[in-house]
Amino acid sequence: MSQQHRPRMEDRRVTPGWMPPPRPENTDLSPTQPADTEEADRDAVLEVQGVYIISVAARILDMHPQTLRKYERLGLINPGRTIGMLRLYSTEDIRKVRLIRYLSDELGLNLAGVQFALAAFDNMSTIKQRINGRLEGIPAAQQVVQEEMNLLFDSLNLPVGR
Amino acid sequence: MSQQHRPRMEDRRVTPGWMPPPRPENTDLSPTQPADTEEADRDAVLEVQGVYIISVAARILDMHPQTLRKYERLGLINPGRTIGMLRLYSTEDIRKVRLIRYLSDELGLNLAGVQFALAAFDNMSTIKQRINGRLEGIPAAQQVVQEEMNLLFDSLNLPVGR
DNA sequence: ACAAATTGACACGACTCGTATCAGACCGTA
DNA sequence: TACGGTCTGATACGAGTCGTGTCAATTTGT
Repeated sequence: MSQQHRPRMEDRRVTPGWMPPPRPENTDLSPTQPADTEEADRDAVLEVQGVYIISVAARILDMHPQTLRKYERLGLINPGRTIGMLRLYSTEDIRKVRLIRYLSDELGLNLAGVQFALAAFDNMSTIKQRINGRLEGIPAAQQVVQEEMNLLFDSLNLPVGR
Repeated sequence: MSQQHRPRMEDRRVTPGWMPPPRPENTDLSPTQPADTEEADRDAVLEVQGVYIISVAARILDMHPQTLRKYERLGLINPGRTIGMLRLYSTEDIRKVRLIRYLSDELGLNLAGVQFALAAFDNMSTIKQRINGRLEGIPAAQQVVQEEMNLLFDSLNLPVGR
């Protein structure tokens, strides 16, 4: 009966207005910084310690390069770039794509759902850390919150650590 | 390249094994009862104080009855029944359908995503209350957690209170 | 008794998503 | 400079999803 046209996934570009749940810039799910980002690219084919160009990343993931480009266009991933414009996928990017694939293939979410889920994870991580910070002087409370928040992450039965 | 068939939404029945995130029974998201919109429709048809049969519920929601039945078959809602088998939609059920419709129409989630999101809300509510219980003796910590968890709910920008 | 509900099946149009291909431009290396 | 790979942007396809609609046969509520 009521059948309106809502912003479907295919219509959403990264650029203009709407970005449903305002996800923080921090896009990776493990705030433990492994000191990555690209540095020396000394190699025949661009690929140094966990930084891959799209063809290599696609081969590693056994996915089509176009799929990776589509994910990026939709704002699901944000690989680095060379001084030119070649995409550079870090191991974190690879991991994130695997999470996306899990949400899509295993749980059956569409990409809008993936977007929502990723934002929820980020927000949960952020709040967990905020609470931890504000409970600095009360280690007993910190302990409780850590335990319960970990339960919360577990309840989403994801294939990710944390 | 890798294109397997995963349990898509249409294949999932409520009965057998899988139910991805084990959602608690508690299905409502806003325990604050705001004495909802619709009033008493003293009518010839079955309908007593906020309990409607499917045709009335469908009319209230401006949705097709088949859609409501499909939602139930997929485990998204769980309306009561008469001693016969007629579905009875409470105002809570109505509210939940509105949430489902928001997630679907406004955010673009498919029903698998809706299922995931509803489970996430429930788990967040549960953990919030568990933490609150375990922090019984530390009201300062309780306060912090309440504030931050409310922030977390807000971050999902839902049309529901809390 | 009768209207309206039930389940189950099937089908439709519009949309989604991964994949694929094309063109023309640019990048990285030899 | 030449050449292979990547870039952007567009278009297209098959298979799947989702809301809606209809049908038949049965059961429920007044």
